[in-house]
This record gives sequence, C-alpha cells and structure tokens, in this order.
Amino acid sequence: MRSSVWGSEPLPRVAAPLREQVTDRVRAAILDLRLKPGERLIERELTESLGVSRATVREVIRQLAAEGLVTVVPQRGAEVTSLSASDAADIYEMRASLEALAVRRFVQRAGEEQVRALRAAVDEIARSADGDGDHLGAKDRFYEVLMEGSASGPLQQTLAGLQARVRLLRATSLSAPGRPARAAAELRAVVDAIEARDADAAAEACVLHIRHAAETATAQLTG
Amino acid sequence: MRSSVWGSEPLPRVAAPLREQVTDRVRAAILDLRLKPGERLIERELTESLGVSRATVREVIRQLAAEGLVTVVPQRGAEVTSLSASDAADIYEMRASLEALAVRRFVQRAGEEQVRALRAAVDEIARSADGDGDHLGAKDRFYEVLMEGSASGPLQQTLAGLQARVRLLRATSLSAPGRPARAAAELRAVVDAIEARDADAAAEACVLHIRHAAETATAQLTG
DNA sequence: CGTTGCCGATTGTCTGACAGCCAGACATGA
DNA sequence: TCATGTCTGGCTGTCAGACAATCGGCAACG
Repeated sequence: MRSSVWGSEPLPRVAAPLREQVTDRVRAAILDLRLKPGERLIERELTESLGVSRATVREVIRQLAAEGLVTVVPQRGAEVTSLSASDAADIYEMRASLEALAVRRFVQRAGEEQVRALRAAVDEIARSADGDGDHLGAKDRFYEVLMEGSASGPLQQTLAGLQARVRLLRATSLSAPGRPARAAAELRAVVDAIEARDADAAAEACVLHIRHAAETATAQLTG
Repeated sequence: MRSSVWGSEPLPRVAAPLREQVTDRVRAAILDLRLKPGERLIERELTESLGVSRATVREVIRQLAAEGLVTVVPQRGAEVTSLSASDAADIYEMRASLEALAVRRFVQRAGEEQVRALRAAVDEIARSADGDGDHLGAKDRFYEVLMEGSASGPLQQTLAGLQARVRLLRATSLSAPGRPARAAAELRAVVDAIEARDADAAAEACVLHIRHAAETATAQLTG
C-alpha cells in the first residue's frame, strides 16, 4: 500500500495533550492582555481557574517562560513579561533578520501552490485593512503559509517565539491610523518579489516591512 | 549604604534551584555526546541517575525541549534531537544573522572595558588554537563577553539556544584540520572592526566567520 | 523612625498512585 | 506461511497531597 495516499506526514496528532491545551489558553490570555504585563501568575490560582493540577501548571509556565512570554523570578514565581523599549527594538531587529531569512527559504523551497496561498493571504490582509474582516487573523494566516513554505523547523520555532513577544506590543502598534493599509502594501511587495523568485528583493522588502512596523511601534511606546 | 559597593547587578543567584542544576547537567551530557542524538530519555531512568523526582525531571525536559536540544514525541517521551543537514544549514544561517546583530549592539553599547575583555578573549582563542589550552572553553568565554556587552536579553536567550544546537554538531566541525586557527583569525577581524567602532564591518566579518564554520561543518556532515 | 522578628503566602520538591497509550511478543486462524 | 487478533510490560500524562525553604509585609520594639 502506497503511503502517499494518506499524505507523507506522520499524522499531526489529533488529540493534543492537556498540557498543550492549557499552554495555548494561557498564551492566548496573555496575548489578549487579559493577563497584563507585570501581573503575577500564582500557581494555585491557575490550577483553580484552569482545572488542572499544579504539576501541569508548572510545566506550562516553564514552556511559556522559554517562549519569553513570562518571566520567572526564583523563589517568587512567574509574571507576564513586560518588555523594555530597548528589548522591543532588539526583538524587531531580530525579526527583521530572521523573517528575511524565512522569505529566502520560501523562495527556494515553496511550490507554486504555496506561492498562490501566500498571495491569497496577502489579499485577505489588504481586504481586512479596508475595514471589514479580522486583521490579526489574516496576518496569522499569512505567517502560517510563510512558515509552512519555508519548511524549516528551527526557523519556525524561533520566529514563533519572537512573534508572540511582538504581540505583547502589537495591540498598541496596530492602532496607528493608516498603518494596516501600508502594512498590506509592504507585504504585497514581498509576495511580488517571491513570485518573481527574487530572493534578494523579497528579503529586502521584508526587512523594510518590519522596520516600518518597529518604527510605528516604538513611536507609540515612547510617545 | 550605597548599593554600588556590591556591584550594580541584583546578585546572580548563588544557590540555583535544583531544577536548574539538573538542567545544566543534562544539557552538558547532551553536548558532550554522553547522550547521543536519537537516544531516548526515559523519565524514571533520569530520576534514578540524577537523584531527583519525576516532576523535576519533567520540568527539565520541557526546558531542554524549548531550547531545541531534545524533541518530545507525544505519548512516547523525549529523545535527544538529531538535526537534519537542512536544519543545520538553517541554524547556521540564523546564527549568522543574529550574531551580526549582536556585534552591532556591542559596538553601540559596550564600554572600553568590555572591548578590552573581548580582545583578551580572542587572544586566548588564538593561543588555544596553537595546541595548548581548551578551545571550547575559550570560545565560550568569547561569546560570554560578547553577549554581556551587547546587553540584550532577547538576543542572548535566542542565541544561546542556537549555539547549543550548533554544538550538537560542533564536535565534528571543529575537528577539521587547521580550522581552529582560521576561526581565531576570523574572530580577530571581528574584534578589529569593533575596536574601530565600525559596526558594518564588524557585522560583515561576523557573518563571514559563521559562513565558514557552516561550510566546514556541512562538509563533514555530508561527506 | 529605623530595626528586628514573626507570620502568612508561595514556590520548590518529593512521594505515590492510576489511567491510557504504544510497541513488540505471542497466539490464532485461514 | 502469512496475516490478523490479543495480551502484556514499559512509559508517559496527570493527579492529589504533603512538607520544607523562602520571601514580603507588618507589627512590636528599642
């Protein structure tokens, strides 16, 4: 029996372990600012509100600490990470470098189908920038396709961590008037270059995009 | 009482939590190849050989998984990560980008004292390349100074993870004849540029260094 | 008004337990 | 003989409960 009938992948685990579901929920709470930066995460409170044991909660906290979303102070526990302006700048710089790299990989490795998907995603972003549709979700989908197509485990893992931290700021940076539309245009430039299979141009466009995002974000932070 | 008497830092925690000591020991075992890539990490075995409880062992495993040193398969447990050639290439590429960034930050933020320390570290590397002294340790010290001087938490955390993974390969890549000496020369070029406070040149030299390291490493891997 | 000492809140760690899953050994039947 | 069920041991996933160590604040005290 040819295995390709089922697709080449070893079946992506339907029922996620409890630990991961909990991790996702807490992460979401942090990114939605239901848990604000600086707020303490008390283990017993989490066990109660999430309905899981302390052991599980602790593993979740380690996970989120590794992602940089929470900071643990020895003998004091975890709190939601609050980023300094200089941290934010560094994170944006790192994102610029690594996403440029991801885009390069995408050009090398992605198939026609994936390029089309990326185009569709950027169109969706543009549409949502004009008012209707959920902008955050559209952007998430864009990055999902990008990561899928660049086909690099290490890159994906690292960038995911960076993006999560950026989102700690994103609520503010996105609110800049007119920013969504410009962001959409910048991403379109990236996809244009990708379709032309021009890795250098795509990477450069990508760096430009992140730099602009960083500028509006830090402007809001310091202003 | 002036706090500067004790140094400005908030005291780097002398008595590390047990969990961290254990993490360090397991990490060291992996990097020394006492635990080989692909080898399974069985929780009960670890509790016995390390003398700690299973809860602690599990937290340690999560930590190392986040660093990318071990891979956990749901319902099957953790094993030492084994990197594909393409993963290795991506990791080196990421390192090149991020270390270049770190070097730029160093130029911006480090003081005279730290530049001197970096110079000393690279001298030590050169000396150890000529036979005597421990090369790995010298390189570690170099990066320690670099990270300290670039003063960026996020960068430091991310790069530490990448470097750990590179070390999974390093045992092989370092054995290339003549490589240590050339590596020393390349790092010297980085420091030269730093001393001249030329961030662009320093970053470029840094990228060059990592590229060369990547080449010899992948040559060994595929050969 | 600055110290000192105590107390509650929380984390760090351990023990023991039980269900569920997986892989491989084993047995069964065509 | 080969394919198909079935069983079993080895692990992981998760839980509950317990106890010492430590931190932070508060109150008594000099």
